[in-house]
Amino acid sequence: MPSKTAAPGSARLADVARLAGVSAMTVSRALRLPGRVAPQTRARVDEAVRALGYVPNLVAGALKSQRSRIVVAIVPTLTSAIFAETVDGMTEVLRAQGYQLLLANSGYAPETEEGLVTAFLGRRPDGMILTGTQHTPELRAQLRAAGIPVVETWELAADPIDMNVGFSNRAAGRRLTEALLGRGHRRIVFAGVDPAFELRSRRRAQGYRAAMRAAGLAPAFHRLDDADRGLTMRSGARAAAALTALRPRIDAVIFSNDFPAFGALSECARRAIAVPGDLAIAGFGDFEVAREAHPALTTVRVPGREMGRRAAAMILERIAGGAPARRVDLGFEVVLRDSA
Amino acid sequence: MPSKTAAPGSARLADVARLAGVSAMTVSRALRLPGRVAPQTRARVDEAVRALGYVPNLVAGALKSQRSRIVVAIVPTLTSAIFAETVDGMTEVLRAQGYQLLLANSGYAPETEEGLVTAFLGRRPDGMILTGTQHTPELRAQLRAAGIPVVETWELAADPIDMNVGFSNRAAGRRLTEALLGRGHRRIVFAGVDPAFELRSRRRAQGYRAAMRAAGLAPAFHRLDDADRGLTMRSGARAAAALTALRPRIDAVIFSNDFPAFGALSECARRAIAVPGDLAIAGFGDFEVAREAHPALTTVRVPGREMGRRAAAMILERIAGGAPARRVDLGFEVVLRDSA
DNA sequence: CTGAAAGCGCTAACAT
DNA sequence: ATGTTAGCGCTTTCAG
Repeated sequence: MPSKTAAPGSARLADVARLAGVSAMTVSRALRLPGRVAPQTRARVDEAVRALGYVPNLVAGALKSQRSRIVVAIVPTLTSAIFAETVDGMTEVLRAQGYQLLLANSGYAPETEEGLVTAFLGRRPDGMILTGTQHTPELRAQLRAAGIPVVETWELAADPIDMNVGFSNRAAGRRLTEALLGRGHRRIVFAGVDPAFELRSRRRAQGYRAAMRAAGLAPAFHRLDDADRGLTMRSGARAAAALTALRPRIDAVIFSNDFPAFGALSECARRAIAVPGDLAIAGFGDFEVAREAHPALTTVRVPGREMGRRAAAMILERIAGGAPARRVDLGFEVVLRDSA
Repeated sequence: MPSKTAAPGSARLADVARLAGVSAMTVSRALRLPGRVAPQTRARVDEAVRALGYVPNLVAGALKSQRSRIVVAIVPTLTSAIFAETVDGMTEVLRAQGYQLLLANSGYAPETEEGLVTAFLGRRPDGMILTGTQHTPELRAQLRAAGIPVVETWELAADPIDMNVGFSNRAAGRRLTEALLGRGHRRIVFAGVDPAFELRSRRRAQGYRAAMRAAGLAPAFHRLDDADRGLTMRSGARAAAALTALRPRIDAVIFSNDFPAFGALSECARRAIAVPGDLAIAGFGDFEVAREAHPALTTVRVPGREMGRRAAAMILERIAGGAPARRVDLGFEVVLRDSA
């Protein structure tokens, strides 16, 4: 039961100015640059703001100043934990500077991504963060024309639109494969989705192939079903059902992601197939399920949160007039556990 | 290598109008209400738009029309899959109507949530979607003053700020407990975080207590460690380590969430404790890991995506002048599987 | 340290 | 079906 308050959320700068007995400009300054206003004035303004429940209209501010304090981020999916840490890292950095994140997911479709970029550009964001390097030419053109800082993440870009922070998926695939080879596995299969869909997964597959070739072994691929781009546990369980029948012609499977790898682990448990004794399994991502599964999953730890933080920081640095590195390689780490 | 294009992203409505030989207003109409413009005119406008690479400035449009086409959503966390489907459901509905979602996570802290609401209100969103019913009085006051449609989700609200779509966490806890009782378990423990932190989890615990009392049994609680509000698999594994030592004084554990429940499952596997033979385990949420774990988790399926869809639809309906139901109960479903 | 004037780019309202 | 006028609420100048 609020007492007689002012009209609902309707106070404007001028109203605050009137009540505080100063000009609108002084109120604006008191709010944004408190250092440039006399302490007494500031106090009067603050009180008027409180009395009126004034909430600055950022829309008007953005229009005039041509700075929206919005950064757009587009990730392939929100429903998988994969990019959640990255997004979290971004908000962490942006929020600290008064910026807000406008977020959307592309469903792994470059055309959808393009549509989102078009729609979001209308909000005149101060920066844009994309996932991967696989974008339509129209998107690249639009973004370059917009002239705002852009960061591509989760991959190393040969020809970045603007800036880039990521790691080498190819090297990660290679090093993980080498690690399995080092543990004595020889008949290793790589299980991923249709490479046409997912460039990052394909890069890992290429690394796998290179490692196998270097060891004088024949690479072999198994395609995960495409439901949710093969990122489901279910797809991994199905793959395991098919692949275990091929033993002993195969002795290890590298999945392009921890989630299908976990599904495979479960399927093996159901079939009483020993992991890694009968079949070794590795994943990618080092999500919590990889650590907590039994047996724990051998996988690759990826700098998810740090990529988000850095991407946001690079955008902010550019907005502030700086010249951050155009390309940052954050690396990865092969994590050997019990499953392979 | 783009050919001689216009200045970067700088075209305004007036430029398009000039090129198309019409007034700015006609361009505005051609873009937003194509039906109210002659087909020929529309074609000329479309061509001018393309030629100039014109992207409408939504900031200016929002300032003038007092409609931002932005809806704000605040969820407790992004890094857990729990709310991802809900967010996905929202974007699905909003995007279809040209609305965009401004998203943030509160980290389960009402004070953080309040700060976010304050910050976001400056964008003059057309609606706001919150998680839960546990908000600071200041937040409630601000939102009521703002006069925009608000939906609280994931719970049934006794006194909603405005609108509400959810399900009864209490009933869900009770029905799940009854199901375990029906399967012959008697010494059932409820494992959740400090109830002061998480109202939804507390409600489930209350339902559990009611079911136990009704069966003439003594309720017993185990507190999960508070890392990430006890939503981690790790916290469940630790709980299992402690609780298994108490057998046979306990024969089943209900976790407030599938993730700790899964962690407990893994811990039991490590200790060669049979589930459900030696200890039954149940979770909450019906996330993919519940279906794919071995043994598969008994849990409660919750209408995550549908809550998101409905919340968004209710906001849009109100914006359009309609009067949607103020309170929608979407129910839940106990899913009996192998773990309990 | 404070203020006055001007206008960001668009659309509501009212013509025609 | 199209055009004119005015102004959304703020901040960027430029003065004092």
